[in-house]
Amino acid sequence: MAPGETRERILEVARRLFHEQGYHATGVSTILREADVRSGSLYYFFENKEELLKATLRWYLEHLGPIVLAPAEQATDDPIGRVFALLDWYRTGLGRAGCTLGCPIGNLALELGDGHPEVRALIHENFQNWAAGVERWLQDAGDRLPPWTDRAALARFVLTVMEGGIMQSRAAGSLAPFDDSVRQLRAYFDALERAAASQRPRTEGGSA
Amino acid sequence: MAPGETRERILEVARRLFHEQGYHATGVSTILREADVRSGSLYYFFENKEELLKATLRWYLEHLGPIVLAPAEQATDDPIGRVFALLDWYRTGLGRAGCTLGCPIGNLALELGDGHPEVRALIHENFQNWAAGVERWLQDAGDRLPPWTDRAALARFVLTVMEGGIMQSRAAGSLAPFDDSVRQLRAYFDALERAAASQRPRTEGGSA
DNA sequence: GGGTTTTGGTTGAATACCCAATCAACTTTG
DNA sequence: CAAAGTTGATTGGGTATTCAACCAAAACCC
Repeated sequence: MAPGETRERILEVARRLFHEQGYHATGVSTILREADVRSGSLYYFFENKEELLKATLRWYLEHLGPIVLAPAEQATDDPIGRVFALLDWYRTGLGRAGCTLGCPIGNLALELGDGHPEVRALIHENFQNWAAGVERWLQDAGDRLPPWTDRAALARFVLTVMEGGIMQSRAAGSLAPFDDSVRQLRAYFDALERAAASQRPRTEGGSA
Repeated sequence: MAPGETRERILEVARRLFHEQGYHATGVSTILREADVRSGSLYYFFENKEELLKATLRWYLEHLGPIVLAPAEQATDDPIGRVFALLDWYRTGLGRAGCTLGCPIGNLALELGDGHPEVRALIHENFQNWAAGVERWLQDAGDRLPPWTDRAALARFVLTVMEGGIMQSRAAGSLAPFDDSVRQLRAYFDALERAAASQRPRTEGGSA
């Protein structure tokens, strides 16, 4: 048996179940059954259920780049296009499950209110890194955005729109609310780009 | 004992606990203790825990107008101002509890993924009514918004921003992300108003 | 190389608690 | 007297977690 193979399997199943059903609704026994592992093994690798949860959040942290950001970056070179490629990536995932799943981090963020400070901290870190990735793209956009634009705040806003849109789509059981939200965000970006263009000294071409 | 007094008390406590701790994390026994009621009484009024949850969601549905929308309406006559008064109302609630609570409907929306279709439907209804309230204000804004504006979609976007902002503020333990999100939304509205103004036939005054 | 110990991992029955829900008896109200 | 509401002990099943025993393979030693 490959080293860490069992631990990996537990982590993978836990991740899936926490995502599908939530933390409290997922019993340890279910994780054991689906991972085909006995309880002793699980508690050999993880102190308790909450540690297991934290391990999944650390996993998300590590895989944010390769799994989430990378596809958007290889989808297009256009920095602002990447923002919307990312949103489209989430849209695909949302649609694939019939609008039942959503964002695993966001779900946990609202299920585990307080009382789990370390979990909250990890969720926060996940959000921070996500937004930092988007912020980098917004920096790359250079003067396509107005110079006074707070790119960190705008990146967080993209996350806001994504999470809020997903929430409504899940409630509605339809992609429409998510699509609507993204469309509004697009309009906002268009307005920003237009404002930036009108401010820019037109070195060439100019408008249209 | 006033008629329905016990039922009301149960409902009130359940509402509070579901909001503070979530649905699964709230035990029926806790509700009983805090409401000072014995189990038989609870199950006399409510078939089971899920029915109790649905009753709280129906309560939110009924009290959306008086508790949520009314304060914003009496805060200002300005229709767009009302949108941001509403957001500020949520901000106050969010800050009061040190960014731990958030929106009770939103929390449930993400905790109860699927598997509770009737609950999901009630959550959806809550969102619909909320957005319908905001949409009415946006209608009242008349030509301050561009004529092509989809006011229903824009109202849903306001909800998107609110829920997404709350989520991040809870994760961060700070009002800053919420404030940032609202500021971006404000900028979007400003852009829309500016676009509407430049389209409008200037019957008087004009700019400045 | 043969034997022994150590290490890293696995087993699964057992534990003690907590959960939502029941119901027959009881009390209060009209 | 009936209807509405309340009681609380009880049920049966689920919960996370523990632990002593077990196992396989590597490491060590003579």
